[in-house]
Amino acid sequence: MTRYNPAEIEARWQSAWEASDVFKAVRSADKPKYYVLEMFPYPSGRIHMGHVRNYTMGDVIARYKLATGHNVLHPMGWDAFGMPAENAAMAIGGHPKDWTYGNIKDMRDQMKPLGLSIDWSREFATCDPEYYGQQQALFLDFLQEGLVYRKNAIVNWDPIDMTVLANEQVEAGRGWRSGALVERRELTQWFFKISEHSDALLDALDSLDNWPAKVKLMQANWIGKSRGLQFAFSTVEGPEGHDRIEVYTTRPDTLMGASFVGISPDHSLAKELEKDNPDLAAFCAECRKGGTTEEAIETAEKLGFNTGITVRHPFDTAHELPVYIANFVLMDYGTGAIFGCPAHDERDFEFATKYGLPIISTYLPSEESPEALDEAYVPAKTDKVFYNRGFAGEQWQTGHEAIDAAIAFCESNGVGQGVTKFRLRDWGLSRQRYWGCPIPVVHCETCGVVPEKKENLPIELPYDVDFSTPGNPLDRHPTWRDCACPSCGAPAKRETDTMDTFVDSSWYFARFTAPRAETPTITEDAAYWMNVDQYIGGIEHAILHLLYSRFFARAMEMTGHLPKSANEPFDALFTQGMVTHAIYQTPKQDGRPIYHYPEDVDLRDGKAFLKEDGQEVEIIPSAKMSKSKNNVVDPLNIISNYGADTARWFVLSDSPPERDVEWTASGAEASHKHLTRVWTLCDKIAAMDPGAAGKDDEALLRAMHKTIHDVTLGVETFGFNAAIAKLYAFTATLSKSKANHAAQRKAIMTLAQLMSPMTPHLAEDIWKHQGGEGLIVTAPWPKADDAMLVDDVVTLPIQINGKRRAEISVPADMSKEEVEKIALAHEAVIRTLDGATPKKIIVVPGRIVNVVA
RNA sequence: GCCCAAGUGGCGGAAUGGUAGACGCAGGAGAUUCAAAAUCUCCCGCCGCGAGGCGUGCCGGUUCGAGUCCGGCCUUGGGUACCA
Repeated sequence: MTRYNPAEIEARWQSAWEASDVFKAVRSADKPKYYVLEMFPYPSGRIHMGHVRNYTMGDVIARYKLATGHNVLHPMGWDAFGMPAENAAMAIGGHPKDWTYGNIKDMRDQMKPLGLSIDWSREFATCDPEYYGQQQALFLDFLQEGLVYRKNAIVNWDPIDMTVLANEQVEAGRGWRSGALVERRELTQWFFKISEHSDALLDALDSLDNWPAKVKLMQANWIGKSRGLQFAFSTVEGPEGHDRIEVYTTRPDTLMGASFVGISPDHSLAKELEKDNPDLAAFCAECRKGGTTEEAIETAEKLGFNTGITVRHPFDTAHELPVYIANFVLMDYGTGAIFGCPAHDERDFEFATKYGLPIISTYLPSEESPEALDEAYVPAKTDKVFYNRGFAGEQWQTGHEAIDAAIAFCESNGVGQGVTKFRLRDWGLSRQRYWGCPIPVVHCETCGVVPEKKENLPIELPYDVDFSTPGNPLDRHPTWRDCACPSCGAPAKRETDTMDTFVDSSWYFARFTAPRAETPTITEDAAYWMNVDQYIGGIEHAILHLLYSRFFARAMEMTGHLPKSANEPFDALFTQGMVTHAIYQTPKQDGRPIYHYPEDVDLRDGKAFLKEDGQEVEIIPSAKMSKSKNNVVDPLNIISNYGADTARWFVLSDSPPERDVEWTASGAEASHKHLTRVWTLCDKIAAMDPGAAGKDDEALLRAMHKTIHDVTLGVETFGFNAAIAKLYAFTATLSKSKANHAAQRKAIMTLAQLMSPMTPHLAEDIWKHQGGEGLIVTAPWPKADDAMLVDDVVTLPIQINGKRRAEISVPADMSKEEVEKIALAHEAVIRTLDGATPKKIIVVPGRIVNVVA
């Protein structure tokens, strides 16, 4: 009897796989291709259980597809640009490049022991000049295609550090380092014209049959197609050039209830009025304080400033409405001006109540007059009839019908026109930071903004930069900016902004198809490998990353870098949950908790105590693993204690993959025990007498075929936890089986195959131990025999009025009438019916009988 | 604020609209052992002696039948355009 020694067998099989090059993806016409990709990691320095879970899921799919005869591409790379590298450089010194490449090496070393079926020959990092140089080439092609332009946009400005802040660096409206109140400031920035593709990106969602419905819905809402009315209010005594205020509304049916007009503090009229009204200017300045996020703007207290200007209602010129500057009106959406109808909009209601504006109802819940409204009455339900009074006596039901009727009415009366608008804004890609892909353009005094020549790419980041003061080191670099104008040759200055890191991750999946190419992609490779057949990653990327990638695929198609068939790059998407872990904390004097590491805590009877002094510790369950909370479980410890197969098995077994999983030490222990049990079982079967007679051989094989069926289905539908439950059950069946050696050997080898995507090392070892041919990784996936899946006799529960009262065993093919007769004759049924005649009997063959009394 | 999810025993969870709690953890009882570890067997939603009743976040609805479908809430999580 040997001992299960994961350290030894895992190293051995990883070498065997490497030696045989089984995971190297080579184009070939003789097999269907399958491209499986997990969202590539940011090289933070340590892998965590979330990575293990994400890559193990992808690995299960990759290995399963390999076993079902596919030519599999399963690559890995690094999303390597971004703020943390610069933050580390500022906090602990060193250089972002060294920090990043050091982290990549560390993480690769931590990842390799997991035994993932990755083609490491295709690995790259987005901070490799070979990668970002090709990204610069893409940028130039997009520029030429008219997909990129410059305009002003608002950023968070820290007035003390004199630097642009990311939203993450703004805490409660203040800069995270300086503590200064953040201001909004306009900068000229580069934009991708993603909004021109709004309709296409929205419509194509329908074709993504293998994407989660929730992700498609979130994207659709984000793109936000709306039909509304755009029209102008005429001002009564507006300043010169402001005799009209353009307004866009999605609720033109409530126009008769308008009681004020709100304009953004950044609206041209507000800016005009600011010039000679100090109070108004002060109000606008106040509105411009705080972060730029939609969340910050929408949750801020609603504030208004009466400009004193009024406008005429388009259908009642005697009715004058006040114009307010309102902090909740976004300049980026619509026209930067709205009309407020407090009776039918919660936010307008709040505003009107605060500033004493009239509340005019246009809809009634019935034909009777309404009492005074004390909250906004929003007639949202289309199944009820509401009446709109106004519009010269026209009455409409609510919903789209009323909106369409209102637009038609306004158009025919010369008040504006119906327009379609999108919420989606263009993608601002300029970042005033060092550790990103330089934007390959040059600023020339005579020629203006000039694209860099392709032969000068890559425009590499300089290494000699200084992080001792805040701001973009490229701006301060003594020589890097100096260059010759690509157009006239005169001395010119480089653009010092770098690209948003979302650009890097918007095409890496295409680059994996030809990672060393001298062009962004190679036609034949992209045509062969694209699309990604299965993409796997966190739900937190449901909108931005996935939408940007979809846009990029289209832009790459327009510029000849991807085939038309790849303009939706991800055929199937799976979004997995996070790995969580309990937080152990004790209170500190100042109220802030002290966080304790799991290894410093003893668990007894569901309570936790400090090992050091026995003090009881508060347990906060299921928190996202976070370094600052000391609740990160290092996968390396698990691997060194139990082996990679145990870590893989556990992250797949306990929770459904789309949900968060809580890491528990006891769960990992249990996984390891189970794998040991399978190992021992293999040994036991190998030692059996091949000539001895067995008992119930057929029953074992039936159970085996059911397991093949269930596990295959589980793997194909991401039901890994359910598949593993079936494997537990089959292992128990096999270990109790008295079947002969041939049947048991068949069963353990099939079990190994079914386990091989999850625990590949153990599976290889069992395969070899039982005399399997070649590597299990390339052995064809077992096939369930349909004839072995059907039972002859089924157990049917009998319900009376939906409550289970009895059960009967009947042949599977028994007729409904027979089943009904047997059910009614059942002693428990007769007793419960107590002489009453059943009104109805429902027999669902193979499922249930329900007697309605 | 807005958009999208999730909520089932002590815990993680299972369940094509058809026996709620598969499988695992923890717990309990027993076997083995000089003893322990390891291993194996059995029990294990709540109330009730029992018959039985109650149970899938809360309230209501559809259905012969609802964890599952519909409406309204509550709580937690994700996103909210410069975290990745």
